[in-house]
Amino acid sequence: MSAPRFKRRKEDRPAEITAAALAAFAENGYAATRVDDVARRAGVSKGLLYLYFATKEELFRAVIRSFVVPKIDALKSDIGKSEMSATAFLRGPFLEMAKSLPNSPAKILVRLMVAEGPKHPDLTAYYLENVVAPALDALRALIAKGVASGEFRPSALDTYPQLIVAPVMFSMLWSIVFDTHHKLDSNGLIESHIELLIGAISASTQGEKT
Amino acid sequence: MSAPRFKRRKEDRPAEITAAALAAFAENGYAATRVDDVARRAGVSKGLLYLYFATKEELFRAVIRSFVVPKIDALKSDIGKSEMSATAFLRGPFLEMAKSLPNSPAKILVRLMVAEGPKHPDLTAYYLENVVAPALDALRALIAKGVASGEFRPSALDTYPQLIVAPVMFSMLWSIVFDTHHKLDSNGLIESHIELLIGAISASTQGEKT
Amino acid sequence: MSAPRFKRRKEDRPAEITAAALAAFAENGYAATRVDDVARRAGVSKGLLYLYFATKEELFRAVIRSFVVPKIDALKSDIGKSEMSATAFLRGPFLEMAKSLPNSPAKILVRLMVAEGPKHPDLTAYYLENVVAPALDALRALIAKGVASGEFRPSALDTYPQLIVAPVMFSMLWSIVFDTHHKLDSNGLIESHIELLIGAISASTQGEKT
Amino acid sequence: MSAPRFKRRKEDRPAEITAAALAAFAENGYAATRVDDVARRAGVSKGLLYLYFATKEELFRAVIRSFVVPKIDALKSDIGKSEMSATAFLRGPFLEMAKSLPNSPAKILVRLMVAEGPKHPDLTAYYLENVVAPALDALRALIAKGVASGEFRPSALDTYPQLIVAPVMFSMLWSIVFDTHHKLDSNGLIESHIELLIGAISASTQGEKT
DNA sequence: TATGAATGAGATTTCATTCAT
DNA sequence: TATGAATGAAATCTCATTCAT
Repeated sequence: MSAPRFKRRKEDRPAEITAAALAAFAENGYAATRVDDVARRAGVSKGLLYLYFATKEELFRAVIRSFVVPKIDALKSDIGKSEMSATAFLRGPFLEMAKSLPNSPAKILVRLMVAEGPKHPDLTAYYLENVVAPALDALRALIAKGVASGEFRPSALDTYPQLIVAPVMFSMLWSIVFDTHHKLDSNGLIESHIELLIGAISASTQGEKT
Repeated sequence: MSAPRFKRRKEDRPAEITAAALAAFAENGYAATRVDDVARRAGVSKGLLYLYFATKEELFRAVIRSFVVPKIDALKSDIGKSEMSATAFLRGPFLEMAKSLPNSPAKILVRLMVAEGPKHPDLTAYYLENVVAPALDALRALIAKGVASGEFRPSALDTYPQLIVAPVMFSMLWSIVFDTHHKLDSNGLIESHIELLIGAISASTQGEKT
Repeated sequence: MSAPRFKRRKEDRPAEITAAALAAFAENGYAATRVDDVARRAGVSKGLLYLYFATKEELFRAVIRSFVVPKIDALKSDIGKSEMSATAFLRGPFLEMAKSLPNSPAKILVRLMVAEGPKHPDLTAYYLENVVAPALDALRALIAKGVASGEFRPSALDTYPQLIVAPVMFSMLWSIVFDTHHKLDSNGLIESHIELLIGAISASTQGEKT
Repeated sequence: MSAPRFKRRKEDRPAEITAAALAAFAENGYAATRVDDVARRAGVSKGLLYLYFATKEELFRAVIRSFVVPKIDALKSDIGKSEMSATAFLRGPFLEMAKSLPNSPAKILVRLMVAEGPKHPDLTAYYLENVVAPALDALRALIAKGVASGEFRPSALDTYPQLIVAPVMFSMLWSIVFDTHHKLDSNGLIESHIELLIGAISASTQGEKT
């Protein structure tokens, strides 16, 4: 009767639960995670969890969706608005973001998408449309801007902006699978990659005709 | 005259079973694959499967191990023996192999390792030691050879040979997750990447001093 | 109005389940009893049973333990406090208890311990320490009391109090194995035994110097 | 081709198999023993075992039956023919046999009969008729002989010859269940018991009117 | 809302038994 | 006879989901 009323009544229960689920999925993967475990982590009863998420799969989808943050849009418009040269942007804001990814929750999402994605085509579609494609578009725009400004020569990066972020994905994979045995210097890897790319497409150098 | 209830008696039943398991894992992932299903695919009873593999996990390990073929060693010695220049090797045998990977069983292995690897540190260790590390060593040797011969300038590739194969991994990931919606031209991607890299480190060009 | 699918909610479900298990074990022995069967007897689903007892073996242990009632302590102190002569105690309370054993659940326990005990050294140790040893101590004390009071002559019963209860165990064995074919008059057997023993060690007779 | 022909063709295969089965049952009990295991111990293939014993249960019966040795008949006629006094016989041949039992295969049989007997009424009937009843008859005859000769007073042993052997059974039980923790001096126990009984029924003493 | 005891379908695993060789 | 690979029925155990409270 005298227990504090406030502080118990959380209105963001769903968020707490998806956060707990993300943590659980991160440790054991989707299939090996028990709903019981998620509920316990969230400090909530199983029944309540099912009040918010009708099935385990629904919970999974919520977790995935909750991390489709609109950062991409921000990045996109950043590129457009930015006063920086394309090269400076790559070396600055982009590099910073790229380096932060391998140790962010994105790593968990990657693992989840690789493991469970094929069973959830709608989720992967959603992801492709709302995260991956916009991001690639933004990168393509960045490259185009560099070409337009005379910084870059035309190159395959226009067709394959994926090449810019491939090492970021690689770092995440490595971290997921091999970190226990041998950590990779993902910062060094990613920086080196960006420099190599810039070196390859800078207008000031005579690179190959890719 | 009727179909024999007890089928053939083979010496390579284990191989048949791991092959069936790989196929099943490819379709559903490890956790969602029923042992029943693997047995059915292999044309074998559940009981027989358990005669060869004591647990489902044991079967998983056998699948993983059975695909750690000594191809890597072959590649390694190829590089050493090859009369080709490093550049020619990259554009020839290496590129061919790199392009073949995204559609090979390797893709399935990647999915399995990402999803289940964290639960099997010994398997990932085995993999790192017997596949990944040797492959990276071979690449490093190739780059070194190119530098020694004057083809390449010293570059970050010496420290991060992973950069050479990152797009290959990227292609596999993309294929696993997004192929249903949008196929990636992995051949073009990988070729472009190799050319970009060659352009970046060729001694004949004045790129940055990464 | 229809029978509720989810039945009552009790606090002593474990006790209900161990009781059901004891009954099932009594009929079929441990190994031949299906967990399913125990659940059905307890009016409970298999799943619930596993909620309380993690494995069938755990259930077995719980059954065994649940019957290690502290009756022995009661008996022990009874002997100490009793105003009766040792002879009267043997012919009275002790005989009554001894005669009741062959038709009590103890019989089932004996069967279980004989069949499964060797695989559960910790359980047998527990049993020896908490049931058998105390009981033998109590008997030894009783005999000693009789000797001290001049009722009994010193005899082998001091060293081997087991001799007092051997026919009780024998009755249980007979009952387990042969009751279907030929019931043994265990009451007569046990009474006769006690009288023979008393006759053999009474100070008023000149028996052998065992 | 040159392998020795002889010494491989055993005509007493069944006996070898039942012996192996007894050993296996002794270690794990009937239910927990795998037919595979018995075959391996017997140095024989599973198929061959099934050629001799149609089912595992059949094998069990064979094991039980194979140990119904006709020793009892020997004992019986021994008693009849013996020139010894009943007392001397009890202290001599009988005691020797009684002491040998707790460490003989009989112990295994007891365990098997207690665990599996209730499921095999025909086996227990067979046992009762061919082993237990004759043995009790022999004991009864021995006691009667002692009474007739004036050695013993009439006593309950005439009605309950089981009392003579109860401690033997007790020793076996103890050995099965508790030997790991605390060995019982079964020789001392049994000797003491016989002496107590003789003391109780000897005509030369004034025991109670049992 | 909130709980957690209870369910039941289904997955893994075991093993007596069969049969092609 | 003799083998042991192969079967399949059945047992143990798991866990997403439900529902009385």
